[in-house]
Amino acid sequence: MTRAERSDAARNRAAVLVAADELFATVPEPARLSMDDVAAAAGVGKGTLFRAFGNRAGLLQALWQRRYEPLRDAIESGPPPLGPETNPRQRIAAILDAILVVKLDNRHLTLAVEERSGGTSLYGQPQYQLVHQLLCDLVRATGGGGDSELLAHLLLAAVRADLLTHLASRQGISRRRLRADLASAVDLVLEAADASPPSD
Amino acid sequence: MTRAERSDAARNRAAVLVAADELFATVPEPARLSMDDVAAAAGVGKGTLFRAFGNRAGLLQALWQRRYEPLRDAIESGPPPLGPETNPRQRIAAILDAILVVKLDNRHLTLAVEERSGGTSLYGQPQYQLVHQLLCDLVRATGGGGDSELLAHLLLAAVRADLLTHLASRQGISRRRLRADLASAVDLVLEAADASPPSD
DNA sequence: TGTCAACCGGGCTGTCGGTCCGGATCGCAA
DNA sequence: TTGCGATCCGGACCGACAGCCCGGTTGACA
Repeated sequence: MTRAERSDAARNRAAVLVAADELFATVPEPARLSMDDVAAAAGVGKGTLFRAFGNRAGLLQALWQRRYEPLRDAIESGPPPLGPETNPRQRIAAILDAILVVKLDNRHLTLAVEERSGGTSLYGQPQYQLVHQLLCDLVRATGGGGDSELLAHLLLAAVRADLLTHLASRQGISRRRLRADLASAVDLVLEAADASPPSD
Repeated sequence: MTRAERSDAARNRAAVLVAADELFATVPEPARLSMDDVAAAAGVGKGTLFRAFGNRAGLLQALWQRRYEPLRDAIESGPPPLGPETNPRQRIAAILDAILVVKLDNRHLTLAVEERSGGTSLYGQPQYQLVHQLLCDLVRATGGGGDSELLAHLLLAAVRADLLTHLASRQGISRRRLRADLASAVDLVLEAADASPPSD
């Protein structure tokens, strides 16, 4: 039986989340942020840190979840243009744009989350599989041709953290320009899918 | 002044390349392949290994270069459909298809090469930037709308090692199916770009 | 064959993710 | 308030791994 979490454990967990958030926002190279650093910044022992989150990936997931949850809720049950009432074409565009913005706002964190390490891959994360499934359905609903699964992967590949970071930080492309270009690219893909119905 | 490489150094370098190639082909989890393993398999000391390739990334680059070179040559100066005489649309499709095949054939290696570690990113590699530049030009030559830079990134994102590995190894999608789906997706994107000329 | 620079090997170091366990703390009950 | 057991804390500890170092060796050339 799982007992209720003790109050000091909850307090420490919260402290870690706050401190880690702060660290990821300020540190220049997220890959070099060690668990010891996080523990020290949170004023907590390493044992506590690992008991609360299991491992590094667990901590990153927890941090990312906090950032992503509002967007997920808006997509699942919010008002247009993210919510389910929007027509598929516009909804896809709105979702990808929102993801772009969130990832840009949390560049370091998303970079670390999507980093492939050990046996984990971006494509194995439940978060990814959920949004991919949704995009699949939406793409199919636009009635276009092509394989909807691969198309959905393609659309999501456009907002991968390392690509965004390269374009924004390394190449200095502005957020406005990025959003506009993404929107036009998405539109282009969907327009084509729309214009070429299944061949049979 | 850089002196000529001594013969034993050249021999050892070759031995390492052979042994590492073999290891990457057989080992199940490429991320867990340590430099010590490579050195041991090549029958060479660790010092030799690091002197020859600088660091892990250098070794991976050298391995990947050997695999990628034939394709690069075929693209730069070979016969159609990869060579420069082909029309842009078909050439883009041919290039992406060839990349897909090479990456699938060297799954573990490409996975390790594209792995983000330290300050390196796929998008910072000269190999990537070269093929991206070429695709940019080709996309622009098709005369379609949209930002050619982002479009080229999108096309290349379709053949990223982790995505291919997920589709092929994790989901069990056949190579034939993968190639067909990629071809249709590429065609779809380019068709749309073709059909919607620049807005001004 | 002698000489010396280049090279070899593998032991060593620093770092980091993750574990362990003696001691402190919390929650509850009387 | 006090007693008690389960839960939690903290930081020392471990194993793995990238990369460095240096005494001994070997190839190149006269």
